[in-house]
Amino acid sequence: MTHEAMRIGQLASAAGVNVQTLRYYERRGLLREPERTSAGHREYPEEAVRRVRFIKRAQELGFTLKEIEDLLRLRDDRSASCSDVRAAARTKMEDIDRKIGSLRAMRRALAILERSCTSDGSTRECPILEALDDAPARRRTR
Amino acid sequence: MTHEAMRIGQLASAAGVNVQTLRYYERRGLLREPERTSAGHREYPEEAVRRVRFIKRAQELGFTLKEIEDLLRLRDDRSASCSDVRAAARTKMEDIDRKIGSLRAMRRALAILERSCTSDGSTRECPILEALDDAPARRRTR
DNA sequence: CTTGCACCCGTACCTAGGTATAGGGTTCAT
DNA sequence: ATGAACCCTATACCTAGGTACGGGTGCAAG
Repeated sequence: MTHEAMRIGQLASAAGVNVQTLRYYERRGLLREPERTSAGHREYPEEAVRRVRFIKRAQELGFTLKEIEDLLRLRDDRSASCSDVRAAARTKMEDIDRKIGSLRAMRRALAILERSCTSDGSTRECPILEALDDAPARRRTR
Repeated sequence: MTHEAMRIGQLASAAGVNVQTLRYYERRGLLREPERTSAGHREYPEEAVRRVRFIKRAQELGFTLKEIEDLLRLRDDRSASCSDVRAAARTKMEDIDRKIGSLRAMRRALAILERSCTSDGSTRECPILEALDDAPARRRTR
C-alpha cells in the first residue's frame, strides 16, 4: 500500500488546481519543497492534498496568499515559541470574527430584501447598503 | 443645508479609496454615472459613500467586483421581477452561508491550536488543516 | 528504439483590480 | 487675475495570482 507517493500531476488533479500553480506555490513558500525521485521528479505525501485544498478554501474567504502563508507557518514552524503562535492565532481569529460579522450583516440584508420583495412586488427600501453600515464585527447584544 | 453635493475627491477621502478607483468603478458599472456640474465635474449624493464602503467591505469577504455588481444590481434594479430578485438573493445567501461555515471551521481550528499550545510548549498535532477538510457548508465547489 | 505521456526548468504572458501620468480645464481665495 | 488645489479624459503602468510555452529528460509499452 503505497500511500506515500504522489507526483505533481496527481496532486494537481486531486486538489483541483493545475501543475504550474503547485510549482508557483512552492516558489512562494506555501508548499515546502518535497522529496525528489532520482530523476528529479517531485514526490508528495498524501497530506499535500489537504494543504492545497486549504489554500484554495482560504482564498475564497478573502485571505491573500501572504496571509495564508502566515496561517500555515503557524502550523509548520515547530520552533516557533508558544506565545508567538498564540498571538498570531488570536490575531487571525479576530480577523475571522470580523469577516463573519460582515457576512452575517450581509446575509441579514439579503433575507430582508427577499422578504420585502415577496409582499407586493416592489423592491422598495432595499436594505443591502444599510447592512454593512456599522463596523463589521460590532458586538451586538443578542 | 446642502447635503447633496460631494465632488469626487471628497467622496474618495470619505470612503477611503482614491479618485481613480472611483472612476474605475464607474466604468465597471459599480457606481452609476452621477450628475455633472456645467463644467463636467461629478457630483455625488451622500449615499455614494455607503455604496463605496459596501464595495470595499464585500471585497474583503472574498467577493469579486463582478459578484458585488450583482449584489448591487439587486438593490438598484427597480424593474427586476420579484422572483428574479428573490432567486438571486437566495443564491447569494447560500454562498454566504458556505463562507461563514468555512470561517467558523477555521476559527475553531485556531482556537484549538491556541489551546493546545498553552499546555506544554509544543505545537504538535496542529489542527489547522483538519479544520477545512469537510465541505464548508455541504455544498460542492461551484 | 521510438512513440507518448508526465515531468523538469525558465521565461513569457494573462486577468483582476487598481494606480499613475500626461495634458488640459475649473474654482476660489488672495 | 493668478496660483494652489481640484477636476476632466485617455492611456500607460503596476501587483497578485496564476497559466502557457519552449526545449529538454525519464520511462513504460509496443
